[in-house]
Amino acid sequence: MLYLKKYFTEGLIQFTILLSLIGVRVDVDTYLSNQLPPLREIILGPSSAYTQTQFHNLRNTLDGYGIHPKSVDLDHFFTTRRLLNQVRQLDRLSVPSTELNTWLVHRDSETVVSASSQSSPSITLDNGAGLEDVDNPDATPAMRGGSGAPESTYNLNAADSSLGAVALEGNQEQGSRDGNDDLTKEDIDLGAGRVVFYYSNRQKESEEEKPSPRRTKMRNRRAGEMEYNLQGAQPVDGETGESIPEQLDLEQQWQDIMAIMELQAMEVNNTSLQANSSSVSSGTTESNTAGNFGLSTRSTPINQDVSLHQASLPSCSQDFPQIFNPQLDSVSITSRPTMLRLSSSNSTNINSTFGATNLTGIFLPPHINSSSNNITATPILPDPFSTLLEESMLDEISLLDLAMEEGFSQAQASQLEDELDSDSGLSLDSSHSPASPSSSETSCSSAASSSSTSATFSEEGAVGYSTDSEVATAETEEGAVGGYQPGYSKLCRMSYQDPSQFHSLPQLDSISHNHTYNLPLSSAFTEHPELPISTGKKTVRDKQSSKLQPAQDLLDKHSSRDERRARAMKIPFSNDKIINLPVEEFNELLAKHHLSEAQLALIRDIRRRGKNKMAAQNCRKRKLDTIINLEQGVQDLRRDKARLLKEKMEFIRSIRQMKQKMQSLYQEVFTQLRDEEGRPYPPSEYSLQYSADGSVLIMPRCMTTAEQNRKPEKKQKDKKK
DNA sequence: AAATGCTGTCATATC
DNA sequence: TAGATATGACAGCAT
Repeated sequence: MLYLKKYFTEGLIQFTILLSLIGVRVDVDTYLSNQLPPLREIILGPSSAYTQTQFHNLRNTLDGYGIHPKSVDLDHFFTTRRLLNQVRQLDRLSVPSTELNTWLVHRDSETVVSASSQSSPSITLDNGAGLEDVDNPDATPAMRGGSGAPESTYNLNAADSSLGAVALEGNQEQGSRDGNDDLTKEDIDLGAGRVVFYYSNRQKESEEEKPSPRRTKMRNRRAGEMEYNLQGAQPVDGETGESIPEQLDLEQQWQDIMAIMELQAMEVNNTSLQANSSSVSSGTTESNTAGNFGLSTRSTPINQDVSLHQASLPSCSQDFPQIFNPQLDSVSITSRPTMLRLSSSNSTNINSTFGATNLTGIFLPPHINSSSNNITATPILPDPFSTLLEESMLDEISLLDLAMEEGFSQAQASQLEDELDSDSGLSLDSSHSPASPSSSETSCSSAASSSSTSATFSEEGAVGYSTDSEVATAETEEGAVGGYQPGYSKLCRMSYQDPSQFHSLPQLDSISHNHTYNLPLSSAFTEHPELPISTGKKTVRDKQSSKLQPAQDLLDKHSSRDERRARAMKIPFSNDKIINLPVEEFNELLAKHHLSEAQLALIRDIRRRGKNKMAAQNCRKRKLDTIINLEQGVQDLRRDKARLLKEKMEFIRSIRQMKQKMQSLYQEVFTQLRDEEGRPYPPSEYSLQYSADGSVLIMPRCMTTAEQNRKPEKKQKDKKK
């Protein structure tokens, strides 16, 4: 029953996301308020979403529902929680977290969307049509209706022609192109998810061979998308103009992702504007990046979000004029910016987009009479918002970076594991950190302060060595280390290393591995048998041993094997000395005593093992340090990568601005040019060519080189159609 | 009972 | 060359 409830809950959430994506508000409050208060709080709670997850509390919460922290149910819970968090994050300028949602929607839209569209005729998918109503009165009802179906959503029709210069360059053989560009917001968003998915999916495929049902789903989904593209008579991906599965070098992926970022940021821009202006969101910003999610806090279970109809009406951003391609018609200009943006983003290759040749292609002379298009009527966002948008994009890029490099679910799982481990063996408890008293250290000090116990063991230990006069001599010589100094004990020495090393690595605080050297503890126990040792396994033995046991048994139980061997062989000095004395002093010590061959062999073994033990501890600590340093290095590199990406975005933006200026100049110059008879040059037959020396020539298009000329010519033909 | 982590030990390589 | 150190591998124990 619990399983059913959880599955139903997750299904409900996914369904909510689906409905939200298509513009139908679904309020899960009525369900969650009674069924799953914590989930409701996760969704609607004002405080928990932006605070660090307290997994202890979460665990308590989970316990309330009978989910053991290590139960597989936890995965379901976190999956649910992740989905809900993603929904929550939709009200801010967030991009990548919606990628997966996009896929979910895309996968299920065939069934859900159609059902929802019946009950809600003005849902999001109608958005594009609604925009066409405004911007393109000629849009046919069929188109509008088509835009409400996913097939039509993916049927780009001739929208590919609007993919921009680069896309066109990559698809010279594209056929008819008309001005009916009804590529909707959903198109772009879904495409975004698609590209990202390709990346992560491939990465995961390389990581694990075993196909999962989810991956199979993804593959099927992807196949379905390509079908949609084929419906649009597109041999390539209809949204990027690229054959994504075939060329995914990393650089191209980044360009694609950046393009997606810009696209989605633009969507955020639009929807945020709408949310701010329409003031229908009742406190919950309904802007999102994946196509107008609207998880309302209203009590109405399902609302028809009429505002979404207008969501993209002010479809512009600051960058919009920059990316406006004059070669495009003014028809359906509202739905175009995304495509234009895409095309512009695809042209992130500076060499290809800023070269003289491409300038003629990109800045193909526009139809002058279409200059009075909607751009003039669209408001331009102020810079601060754009800046904010870019910052958000940068953040999301960083997140996406992580997601791409590690896989989203994997990273999330590791994060959860880390947080769940906070009270596990690898505890964050500072008392377990090397920089603070460890368990052995604490027990050591407590033992040293336990006078009664100490006295008892001291006496017993003295008995152990009393049979050998040399032992007595040796113990006397040791003097201060004879175990009668309550204030000082070599037992309490944690390590032969400088403990400050631990302080230099704060990350070690989170590691409870005790790689300090308690060897002196055990080895010196021969020397200080009066002090109990209660570290690790010995503690258990302590518990198991009865207080009535003979002291010698206790001594043996507290001793290491070498200590017991040494005692059995009547080695006249401590293992501590055997191990830690410099080789010269060690040899002197051996020479001072008359030892049998067996004793000498044992002593050498004890020394070897003791040193190796310390070496092993050092080695393990170094290993940990190396891992920690590597992690830090990875973090630094990721930070650098994000910074470089931001710089790259700025460069692209700058290039875009320059391209716009160039376009304006091109238009200005070209429209003023007259032939010998005073007639203007037809843009379809002439173009301006830039020579290397900076001069500008007007040339017939047929005279330009085939490579340079074909593209604009094609475009021109397309435009004529 | 299996999984996992920690620790000690051995073998071996290197310094 | 001997001794010290480093490290992978393994086993035993505890959780």
